[in-house]
Amino acid sequence: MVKEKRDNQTEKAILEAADKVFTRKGFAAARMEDIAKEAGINRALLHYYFRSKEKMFDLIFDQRVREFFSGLGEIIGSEKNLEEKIRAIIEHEITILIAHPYLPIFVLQEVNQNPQRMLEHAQKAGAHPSMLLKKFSVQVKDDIKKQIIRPIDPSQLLMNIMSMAIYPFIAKPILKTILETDDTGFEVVMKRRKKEVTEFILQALKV
Amino acid sequence: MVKEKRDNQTEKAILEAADKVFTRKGFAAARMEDIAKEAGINRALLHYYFRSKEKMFDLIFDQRVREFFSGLGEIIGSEKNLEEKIRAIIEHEITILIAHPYLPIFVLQEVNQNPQRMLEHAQKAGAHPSMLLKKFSVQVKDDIKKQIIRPIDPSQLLMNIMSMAIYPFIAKPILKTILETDDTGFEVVMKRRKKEVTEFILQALKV
DNA sequence: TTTTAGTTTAACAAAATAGTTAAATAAATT
DNA sequence: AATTTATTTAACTATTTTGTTAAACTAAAA
Repeated sequence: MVKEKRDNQTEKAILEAADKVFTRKGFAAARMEDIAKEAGINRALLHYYFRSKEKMFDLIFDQRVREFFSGLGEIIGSEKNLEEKIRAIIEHEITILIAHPYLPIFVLQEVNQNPQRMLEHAQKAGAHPSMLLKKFSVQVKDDIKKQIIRPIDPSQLLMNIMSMAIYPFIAKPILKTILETDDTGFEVVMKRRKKEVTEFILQALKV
Repeated sequence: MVKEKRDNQTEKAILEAADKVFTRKGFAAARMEDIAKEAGINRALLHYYFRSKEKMFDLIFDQRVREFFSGLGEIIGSEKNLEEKIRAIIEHEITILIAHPYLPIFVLQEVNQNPQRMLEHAQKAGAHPSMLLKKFSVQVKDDIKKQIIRPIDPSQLLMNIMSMAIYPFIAKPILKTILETDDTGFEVVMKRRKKEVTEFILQALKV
């Protein structure tokens, strides 16, 4: 009650700054001083709002993990047919990653650092990651039997879809060099990529 | 002269330990104490052999970057036809990454941290990353004109190939959960993946 | 105007980490 | 056996970073 009297724009500014610094540098390389500077305040005020670096990081990390996996469960769980789902996943993933290019490298680096935390997070959210694949597999095998698509291992297909959507954002600095382009040029390539990858996958699945 | 008298097994042990710790934790989270423990020695001896953390890291990082890009240039520069090159790239990449699963997340995390260093490294090695794509593009466009493959943007194709080979190793902890498997099971899936991905790509390129 | 919450300043404490050094010890070389 | 080299121990310094605190100040709310 006491806290919400005035506007909470500073708290927002801090969280935004923490997000920026953590997602760009990762937990270990991120400095509280960086976050304070980014938020336009000082270190003392950081600790006034959030007790510790770990506390702040947990907040940010949970948000980012949710965002990283957002949508995927809904799409796979929906009533769409396989082609529609593939289109939706690619569209959804690349759209999110254009808006948050640092998301995958951040989440995956920290998950590699501490795989345990992932599991706890998934359990807490009541999500069973393996259910995703099971649901997807049923539909794929069904379509194979109906000869809508050629025979393929469903988990390999899912890996292919996610790989092509996500990897370019992880390799962004390398790709910018190879493609001889800048941030805006890279974004253009990624927008084109939605259609290119979708076509590529559907073509690869033809009987 | 003085140094090479005795065997240099300690130096090797240190470099191996440094490689393990740096590639698993990244520069910022790696501790000299961790490296010493891993090498079975103490911190003092680390500094006796290698002056500083930065010095050690530079040695390791340069090796790992070379390994990460190894082969790709030779394969693309070779006289193989496109299908053979695709087969060779997938085979080569996945084989390397099965042996060094931490390689991509390490290199890409550090490159994202400091893209400048990449450029310097490439220049020093006399490698022009964009030449890779140019060479590849010529061959792809040629095959499109000859109707050996369907029309496709060469850079998008190259991204697809690299994505599907590399990404699963970056997302390994997540995939282990989704696939409900352990390290050896994951390796089995990755071995199968060589053929799966190659077929997937060739199928996607059919006219 | 008085009070209260938000913020800054600046100094400090505590912990972690990198790096150094001298002395002792172990082990290999001559 | 004598010498050199490798290694450990342990204490220490320097630096970086996180976290705390008290006091002063600012600006909004009552």
